[in-house]
Amino acid sequence: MSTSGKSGYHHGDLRAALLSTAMEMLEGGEPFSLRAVARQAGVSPTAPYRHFRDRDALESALAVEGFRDLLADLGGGRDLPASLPDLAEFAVAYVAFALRRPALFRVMFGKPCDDAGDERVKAADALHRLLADALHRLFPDADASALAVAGWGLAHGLACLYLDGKLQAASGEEVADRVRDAFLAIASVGS
Amino acid sequence: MSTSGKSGYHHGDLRAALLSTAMEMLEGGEPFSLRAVARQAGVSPTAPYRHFRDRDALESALAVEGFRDLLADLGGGRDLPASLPDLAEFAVAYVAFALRRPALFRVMFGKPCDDAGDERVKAADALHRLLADALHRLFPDADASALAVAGWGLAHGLACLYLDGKLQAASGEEVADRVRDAFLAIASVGS
DNA sequence: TGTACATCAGTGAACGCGCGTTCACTGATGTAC
DNA sequence: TGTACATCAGTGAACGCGCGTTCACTGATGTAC
Repeated sequence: MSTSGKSGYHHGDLRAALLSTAMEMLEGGEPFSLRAVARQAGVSPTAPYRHFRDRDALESALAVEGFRDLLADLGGGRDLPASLPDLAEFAVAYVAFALRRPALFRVMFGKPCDDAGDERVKAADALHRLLADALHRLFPDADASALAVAGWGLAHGLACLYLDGKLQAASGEEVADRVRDAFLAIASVGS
Repeated sequence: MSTSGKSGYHHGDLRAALLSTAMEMLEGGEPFSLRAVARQAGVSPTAPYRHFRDRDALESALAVEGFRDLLADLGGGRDLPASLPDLAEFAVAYVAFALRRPALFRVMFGKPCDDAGDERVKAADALHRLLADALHRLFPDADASALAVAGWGLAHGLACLYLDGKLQAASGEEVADRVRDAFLAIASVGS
């Protein structure tokens, strides 16, 4: 695992290994726990405490990675959205992320992260800012902040409803279509 | 608890008592478990099994009550929405419900209810239908189904984001204002 | 009206489980002289 | 270059916890004759 491949007692980079193991487990739908992650990483149940203060610290680190990935999905290859349809694709990508990595999505959003200094909070704010910027460019005259909240809310709500089975669709493509339709339908109501 | 006030061994209406106890605990922010509910209801840990197949059955019954209450909040005193601002009030009420009864809201929505025959699913569908009807009345020409999905998604997303602390507000009124603003902002984008 | 009996709705002890966390420890590593 | 020693990063046993669920049981209730 480490660059030098140290064997045995000293791991090399256990912190990173724990994170990636945990991420794989999350992806694989396995329940998340400190002990399980340690077990899977082939290390004693207490070893993670060298690198994470407690269970929540590990979870928080995973969430931060998740936010980074989500931001990359949204902003990555894409230009900033220049039209309403572009914006709808944002929402589609957001929902697709949630459905592709459901357990991670729940870790990112599923509970209040009350800790104000938490990195999670900053990561979530970065997401909010990206949206606000995009919307401000698109609609310079409108209340960009209210729009950003609305756009985020819409994408997030659809993600949750599909994730929790309250809305159902046969395939990923159908989800994408429905999200697009919803986005465009609501935006054309005022006209 | 029962109508006849039978004392001791036979409870009278333990099922209802368990449900209302559980609901109070949920409201009080106490963690939810079969054992804890039984304890709180003053009954042995195994008594609930006379009335609920397992833990999930109790949880499902709570969710159904929650959906009933939410529907009442939305449809109750109110006429069916006759305008866009009316619709925004729907969303405001939805989010207010989530913030007023967060633990219940999580029970209702927090996990996939895969069981197709589940009453929860029906209850959630009733909600969806109410929305679709309202939107169809308001915008007979538009794609009412897509609009209903969008409206639900928006309200639900804002509820989740506030609930999980990803969006923050100082007071319930501020939340209401922001929800209203978001709703109206996104609906005026197309014009 | 009284009695035998079936059914219902509880009890309480026990099971095995996995969890987060603590503690004292020890093997491996790196550094100062 | 070798050695003493401090520090770091693991181990492994143990703690107490609450959970969901099972089991055999028993007290209370209602019904048929």
